[in-house]
Amino acid sequence: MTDAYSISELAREFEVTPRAIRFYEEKGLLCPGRNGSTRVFSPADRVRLKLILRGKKIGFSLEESRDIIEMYEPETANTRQLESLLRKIQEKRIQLEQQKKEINTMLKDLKKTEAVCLTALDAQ
Amino acid sequence: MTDAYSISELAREFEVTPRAIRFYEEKGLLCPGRNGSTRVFSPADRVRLKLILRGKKIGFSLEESRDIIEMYEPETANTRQLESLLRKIQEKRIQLEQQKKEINTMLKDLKKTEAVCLTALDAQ
DNA sequence: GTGTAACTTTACGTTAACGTAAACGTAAGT
DNA sequence: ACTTACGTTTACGTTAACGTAAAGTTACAC
Repeated sequence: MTDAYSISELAREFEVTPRAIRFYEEKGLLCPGRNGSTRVFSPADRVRLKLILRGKKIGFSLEESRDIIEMYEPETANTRQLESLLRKIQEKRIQLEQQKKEINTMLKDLKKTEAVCLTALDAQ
Repeated sequence: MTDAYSISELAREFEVTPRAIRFYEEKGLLCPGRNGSTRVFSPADRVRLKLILRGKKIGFSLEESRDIIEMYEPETANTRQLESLLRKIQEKRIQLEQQKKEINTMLKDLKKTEAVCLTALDAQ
C-alpha cells in the first residue's frame, strides 16, 4: 500500500481544521479516496493541500489556488489545452512578480521606519 | 492651499469604488478632512490609501494594513512605544520574507510545468 | 456493554469586505 | 426650472471561507 493519511493527520500537520479540509473538497480542490465513508488522503492529495495553503499565505483565493493546482497536472492535455496553460502560467508569473515588488517596497519602507525609530530612541 | 483630492478622484486613480474608500474610513483606516459634509483627502490620505491597497495585493487584511499604516507614523512616540514598534516591524519583516519564499517556490514550480508543457508540445 | 475517540453528513451561524439601492443635498450647465 | 453630476447617509444584500452545533456510525479500550 502506498502511504495514506487521515483527515486529522493532515489537519495537525498543516495546522488547519478538518472542517477546512472538508470544505476544500466540497469546493472541488481535493478529491480524496474513500474507505467506506471515511476519507483517505494520498500523498498527491497532501501536495494539493500544501498548494492550497501556500496560495492562502500569499493572498490567493481558493479559486486562484484551484488554477495553480490545475497547472500542476498537464496530464492528458492536447495542443490547445497546453497552449492555454502556457498563457495562464505567464499571467500568474507576472502577478507573482508584481507581488514580490510590492513586498520589497514594504520591506524598504519598514527599514526606513526602523531607522527613524532607532534615531528617535538614540535621542532620548 | 495644499493639494487635495475628492473621493472620486482617488477612486479613479486607484481603480476602487468610492464605497470602498468610505468603508476604509468607516473602519478607521482613513480620516479625511471635510468641507461641509464632503470628504477632502490630503496627500497623506492618498498615501494611506495606497498602503491599504498595496497590502490587499499581497493578501493583507484591512487590520494588517492598519498595523502597517501605524508603522508609518512614529510621530509622538515615547520610548516604550518605539520599542514595541520595533518589535512589530521585525515581525512583519519575517512575515514578508516568508511570503517572498512562498512566491519564489511557486515561480519555480511554474517554470517546471512550463518546461513540461513545452516538451509535450514539441512531441506533437 | 459502555465509554470515548475519530469519523461522517446536514445545516445554520459568522466575519470581512465591500455591493447596491434608496432617499436626499448641492452646484453647475442649458 | 430642469437635468446632470457629484456628494452624502442609512440600511439591507452578497460572497468567501470557514465555525459550530446536532445527530449519527464505526472501532477500539476497558
